[in-house]
Amino acid sequence: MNIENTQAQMRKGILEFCILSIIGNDEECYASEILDRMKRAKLIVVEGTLYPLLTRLKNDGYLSYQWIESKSGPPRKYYKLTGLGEKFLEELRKTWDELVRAVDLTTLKIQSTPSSKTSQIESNNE
Amino acid sequence: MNIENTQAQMRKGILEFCILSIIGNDEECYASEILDRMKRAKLIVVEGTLYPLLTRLKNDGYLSYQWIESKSGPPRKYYKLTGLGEKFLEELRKTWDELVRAVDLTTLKIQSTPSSKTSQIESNNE
DNA sequence: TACAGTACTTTTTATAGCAAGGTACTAAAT
DNA sequence: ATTTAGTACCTTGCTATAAAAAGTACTGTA
Repeated sequence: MNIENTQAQMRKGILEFCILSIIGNDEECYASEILDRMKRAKLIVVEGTLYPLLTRLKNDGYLSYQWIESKSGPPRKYYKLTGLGEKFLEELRKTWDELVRAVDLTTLKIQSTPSSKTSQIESNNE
Repeated sequence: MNIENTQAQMRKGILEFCILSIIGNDEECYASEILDRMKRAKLIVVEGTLYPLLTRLKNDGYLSYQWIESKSGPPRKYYKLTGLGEKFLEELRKTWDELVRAVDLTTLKIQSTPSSKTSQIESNNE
């Protein structure tokens, strides 16, 4: 029973959404901040996942960035949402809400069934 | 702005969970029924996705099946949860609930950190 | 015997996240 | 002046998974 893998699979699809949300909330932030927030929300993400994703979102026009120097280390890339990014995030919110509803539908016991159940002839093998 | 792809990504991770839920609710059902239920819940799935997934879940010991003849076509493989499958499904439920909470955390403007940490003095020094 | 409908199967392809290793800059210690 | 530690960003190769598409097989009907 490897629950870890399935957990990871569930997490995968929503990373983009969460990352855009975090950037949207913070107005402007850099990768390590995002990693930190994700960890606090119990969404494990590693650098090798985040950096390519940020680059892709920037290339797709959802994010822009500027370099800002730090007092205590190398300069940081501060990302923020573009106009397109805001619209995209809005769509993702809808998608997420729909997904939660869909899962509820399949998860709930009470599910209006089609009446056409065939007569079950017990024919076992295997 | 290709929202479709991101929607698909979000869907991916929860398919296993939804399919196990459906089988758990119905006690016993076959692939086409599952496809039907998924579609009704607005979770698009195609045969090429479902059949290999069912086979994998069976090989992992979460599902068992029996052939049952149909009056109107070829015999059907009726799947049901094994004992291990029930436990696994229970774990997935927890995982899903945690995920929903995690997404809420990253999505909400107010990023309240878990209350278990008492003194929440804003001391994010860098 | 041919055809339509249902059900299950397999192969190939594309994508995304992850692990691991690498580069570069700053500040403090030696 | 050089080394070390810490921070931040980047890249390559691997693996798992869903989707597309084509295929097999069984049943009843025309």
